[in-house]
This record gives sequence, structure tokens and C-alpha cells, in this order.
Amino acid sequence: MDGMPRWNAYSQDCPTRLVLDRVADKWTVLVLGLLGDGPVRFNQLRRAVEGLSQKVLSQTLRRLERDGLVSRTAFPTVPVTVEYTLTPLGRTLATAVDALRAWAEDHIEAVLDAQRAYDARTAGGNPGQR
Amino acid sequence: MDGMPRWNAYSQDCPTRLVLDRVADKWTVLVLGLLGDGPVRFNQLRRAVEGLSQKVLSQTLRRLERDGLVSRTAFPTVPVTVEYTLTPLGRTLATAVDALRAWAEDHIEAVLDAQRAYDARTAGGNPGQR
DNA sequence: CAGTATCCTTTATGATACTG
DNA sequence: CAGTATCATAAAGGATACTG
Repeated sequence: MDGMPRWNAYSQDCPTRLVLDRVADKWTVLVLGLLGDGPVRFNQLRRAVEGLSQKVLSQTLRRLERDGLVSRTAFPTVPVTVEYTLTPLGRTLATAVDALRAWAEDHIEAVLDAQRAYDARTAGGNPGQR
Repeated sequence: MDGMPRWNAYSQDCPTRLVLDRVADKWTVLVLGLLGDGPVRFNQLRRAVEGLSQKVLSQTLRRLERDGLVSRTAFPTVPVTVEYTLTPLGRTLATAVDALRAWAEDHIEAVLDAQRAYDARTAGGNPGQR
């Protein structure tokens, strides 16, 4: 009961890592958040997330689809329309991810304050640091 | 009430993005998880997370400290001992992050199944793909 | 509209060596 | 032990052009 540390090692192939490596990603979190409200089309997503290029969005969506979190439906209109929706599995994740977004909104001020305090403490000669 | 889409734009300087960009990160999530159980030393963290180099750990910890999520305490032993602990603010985030880790553990199998199914569907000529 | 393919730049990370 | 500094390399991302 003493040789065994309580901080488990996160080995690279443990389940948590396997999923977390994919899911704990900036774009994934944002996209999942947007899909939480219902089906959204590709270009709606791209426009909704500033700084997200179509290349990266495309990669993000394909990964989410592969992971079974999002489903892709193409409608045979001209030009084609494609909707992305959360799967039931994806909805359960979106809930957890939503907690993260809620935390961000609730604590943004505290974080910014901490950053300013840290920078003031730290920087003798590098103020206003990025 | 119709010109206004319900999918808010995540502008690059909106509060959510500002915090999420830092927090929705693989290493951050793992480190926060380990710190949730109590104070941990630098090299304990490094050893606990396979694949995490001291350089990246150092960066991650400094960022967490700057954000006011983690506090760093150096003990004047020889050689020096440094403990990292969650701040009260960090503890609130660790809770949300813990939901993510719990989700990963609960749904890893479903995700892996989805991946296998996707690859089988997709791959005509690229089986066993990474 | 919803992508894929390519090239090229920027960023992140890994290895190594060194300090208090 | 707990880091920082530096350099080389790999990975991610942006711009552009093109397709069904």
C-alpha cells in the first residue's frame, strides 16, 4: 500500500489517452459545441468558428465521424447539401464538453486576472508579453 | 429573429475561445487530472504521463500557473523540491475536465468500435490504417 | 456547396547539454 | 531534483487551385 503511487501512469495506449488525445482538442470542442444545437452544414460551421480553415474543419469532421461522434448526411440537392449531426454517443460527449465551455465563460475573468498578475510578477523587462 | 443564426460565431477573441484554446489541450487535461489527487512534484508528473517530455511539461505547468489554475511551491531542500497543486480555481476546472476523462473511460469501447466500422466501410485499399 | 490535393510556412516537439 | 537553452526535425496549419 506504499510502493504503489496513487497517480496512475497514463501510458500511451491506455483507454483514457486514446480517446483524450483526439477529443481534448480546441477545434473538436468548438465544433461539438456548435453541433449540440442541431444539424449544421459544412460552411455554416466554417463561418461560425473564426480562424477555422476548411481544411482543418474537414479533418476535424472526418475524425469525429470516424469516432462515431458525428454523422454526415448528404442531400442530393444541386449543389449538394451536407449536414453534420451529433450521434447519440456524440451527444453524451457534448454534455461533458459543454461543462468545459460553461467553465470558460464563468471563469474567464479570473483567468485573465491571474494572467495579468503573473505577468506583472514575472516580467521585469518583458511586459505586455503575448 | 430570423437573420440571427443560433450558432454563435466563435470569434477569436471571445471569452470562450480565449480560455478554451489553452485548456482544451491533451497535456493540460492529463496534468490537471493528476493534480486533482493532491500535490505532485515535477518529475512525478513527468514519469506519470508517458510521452510527456520535461520541456513540454514545463511549458504546460507554466501556462497553468499563469492562468491561475496551478500553484508552484519550492521547498528549500537539497536538491530543491517543487510541488504543484491545484488552486481553488483550478479545482473547479479539474471537475469539468474529470467529466471528460470519465467519458473517455466509459465510452472508449464504443469509439473503438466506431473506428473499426468506419475503416471497414471506408477502406477498400487502405486497411489497418492508423 | 462541400469538399480534395498540393505546396509551402509556421509551430510544436524531441534530443541533448548545461545550471542552481 | 527541477528546470532552461539551443538546435534539428516533425507535425500542424494556411493559401491556392481544382472537382463533383
